[in-house]
Amino acid sequence: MMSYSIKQVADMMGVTTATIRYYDDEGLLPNIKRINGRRVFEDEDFKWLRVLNCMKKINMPIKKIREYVELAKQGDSTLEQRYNLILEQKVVIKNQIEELNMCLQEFEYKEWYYQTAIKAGTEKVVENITSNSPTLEVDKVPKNYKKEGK
Amino acid sequence: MMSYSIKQVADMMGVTTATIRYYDDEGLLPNIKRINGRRVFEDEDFKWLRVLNCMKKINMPIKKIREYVELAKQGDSTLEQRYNLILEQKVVIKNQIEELNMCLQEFEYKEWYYQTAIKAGTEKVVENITSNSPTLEVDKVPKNYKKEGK
DNA sequence: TATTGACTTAAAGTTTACTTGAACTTGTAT
DNA sequence: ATACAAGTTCAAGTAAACTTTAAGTCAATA
Repeated sequence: MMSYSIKQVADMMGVTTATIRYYDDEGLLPNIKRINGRRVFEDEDFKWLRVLNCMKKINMPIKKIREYVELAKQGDSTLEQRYNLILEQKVVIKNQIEELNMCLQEFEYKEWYYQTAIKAGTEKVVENITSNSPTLEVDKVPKNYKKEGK
Repeated sequence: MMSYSIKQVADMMGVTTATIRYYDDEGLLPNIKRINGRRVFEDEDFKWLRVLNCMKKINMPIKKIREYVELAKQGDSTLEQRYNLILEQKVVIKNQIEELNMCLQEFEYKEWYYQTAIKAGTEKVVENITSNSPTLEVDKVPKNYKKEGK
């Protein structure tokens, strides 16, 4: 069974050792083994690091992550609660992906906008085409826009 | 030409009026018209609100958003710079979507995990199946898992 | 044996993005 | 006329998530 130092784990997560210590102090990493007072991460711990990694990426607050960890520590009696928490978070992730896709569309419009403006030497010519509607719907690349080869 | 109060705009953005004022103070909303000292939002301003909305959603820091706004205020001489900024952000968005999809996979694995554990009444039976590998790669639902009807 | 480097804790500090509070102005409804 | 709702500024306050600092421990190497 392999074991890993806090530095190795921090590098895998793309954070500093101070951050890993902070997560541990906040109760997001249950039962990390110690040797001579130093944290030693083993295979088992990567289950938690993986979950933590995901939960961080979807911007779950520390507090909510800790709630999940606390439930898990209580064992089988909390299976349903954890299941429901996972289902809720799945919805959150899907919404986030949806929103990011909308933003990607807006930025693809902007890409076209600037390509067109740069060619013309000024944005004046493109501005008129841009949506002026008082909504927050994303702009779209005009349908007559042909992608250039490569 | 329609015009909108700060409250109406705040509602569209899903934030408070204080937040819109904050964005304005931070220079994220250039040239908002005033009538009797009050902000009046017109069609033109929705171009900026749309962009702001997107940039917030991809977690661009206020400072970076302001940089973009500042460039735009300088006119045609910054077209290239703005184009490049947009291209960079497109990469960021795509990476974020990619990461969220990985998290979604992890959570779908968790969904299966808890379904299986709840049926068995304990997670002991599922734990052995879970990946113990010392990586941060997401767990996957086993290939032999059959989705249940509906 | 002395130094170095990676670890430790605990407490204080920092950054970002708002949020709140106090005092004031303005347009509309009673 | 008076009150109220919605706006304004400016300054101070807050919450979350780290980050930094100081002081100390330990194992391995010069």
